[in-house]
Amino acid sequence: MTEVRATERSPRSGARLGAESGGEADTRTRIQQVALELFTQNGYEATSLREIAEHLGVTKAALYYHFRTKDEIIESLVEDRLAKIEELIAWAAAEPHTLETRREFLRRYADLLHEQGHHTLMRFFERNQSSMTQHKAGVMMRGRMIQMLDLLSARDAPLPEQIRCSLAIFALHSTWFTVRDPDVTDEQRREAALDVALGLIE
Amino acid sequence: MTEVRATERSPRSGARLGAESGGEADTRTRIQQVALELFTQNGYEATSLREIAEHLGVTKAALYYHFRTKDEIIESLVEDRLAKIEELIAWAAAEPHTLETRREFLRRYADLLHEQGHHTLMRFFERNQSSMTQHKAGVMMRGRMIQMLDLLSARDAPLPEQIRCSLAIFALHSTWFTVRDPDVTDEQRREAALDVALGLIE
DNA sequence: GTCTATAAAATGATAGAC
DNA sequence: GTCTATCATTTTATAGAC
Repeated sequence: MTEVRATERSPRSGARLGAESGGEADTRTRIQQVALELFTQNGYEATSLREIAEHLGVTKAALYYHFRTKDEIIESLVEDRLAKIEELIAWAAAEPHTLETRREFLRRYADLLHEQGHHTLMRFFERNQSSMTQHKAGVMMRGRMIQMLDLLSARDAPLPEQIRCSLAIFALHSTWFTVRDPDVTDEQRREAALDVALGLIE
Repeated sequence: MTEVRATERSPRSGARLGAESGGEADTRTRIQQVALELFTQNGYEATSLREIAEHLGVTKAALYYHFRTKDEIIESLVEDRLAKIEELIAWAAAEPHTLETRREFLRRYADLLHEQGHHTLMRFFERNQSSMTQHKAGVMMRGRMIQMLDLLSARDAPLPEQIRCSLAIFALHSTWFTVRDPDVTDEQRREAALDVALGLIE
């Protein structure tokens, strides 16, 4: 039973619409975008709220109107995405545990990753794993990743198989330093990564 | 041509012996060990020198006797390891560009990783990629990783092949969240990872 | 080689005006 | 919804005694 904050004094409510309306983003959404970009580029802890505010052309205080803490920026980004992942996990858990289910699971996860900014969010987590162990959002996300891994390979499966399954997920997330050719489109990378991932779970 | 500091006033010299003598480590080495552990666990930026000092039972000032800056701790860890990698790259570059060379390259890199703490160092880099883009050591290491990737696959190779080669290297580094079973030994993991990596470069 | 003490700057966060 | 001003804390780093 979680406490309900009835005395909310700002737009900081639980679930939010985000940037799905295609037009110019509101401040809250712009904060999320800029913050995620800077966090991914330079590191979560290394990026100060001052920096974020400067990039947006506002003051720190303005950020604090939209988010109570620095953590909450990440948490807000994770919230809805986490729900989507949980949905996908629930789907797979209810299906028969066949190879075809695992394949379809990867396909759906690949789709999920390319909705809105989920791909960039996972990239952020990959690049900030150490920081994220100390933050709720990171612990939550890691928990889901392990659940996903459990769906792909049993805990007593041969070690190489387990590694291949980890890599399958990682392949989808990562542009790691795969990105030597800057002309490759997101769509091409997505397709290639899914191809590799599917090959890894055979 | 790099500047030579002739007026060195402390043990901060270029190349050092490190922990290769099996006995109890000197302070400098203990700082390196503890720092790397905390950096990997909690994040580079999130780990303060105060924390490191406390874990060692000394004061911050003592750290500054051994390392001029926080950066220098990482740099000192990277120095000799970087040389080893460069050596390996030079070897591979001189060999004929065959599949067997690439295989042997991975085997040798896997060996390298399990000398001393190289494995833990790469784990640190994997988990702190974002922070490290802002630090010299990180930029250097990333450069070497890209060189390694160039040895494994041409820049105009099909995208899936490129991805598989990235994953091959990553598989060796990573215990990612592969580590669901805590009873698996390092040696087992190493062998399994090499197995997977070799399969990926076919 | 390690300590005490402290400087100088930056950071996350808040109060209150507009 | 954004601003100015400010606080409390922490951080990296240094000076100088022992």
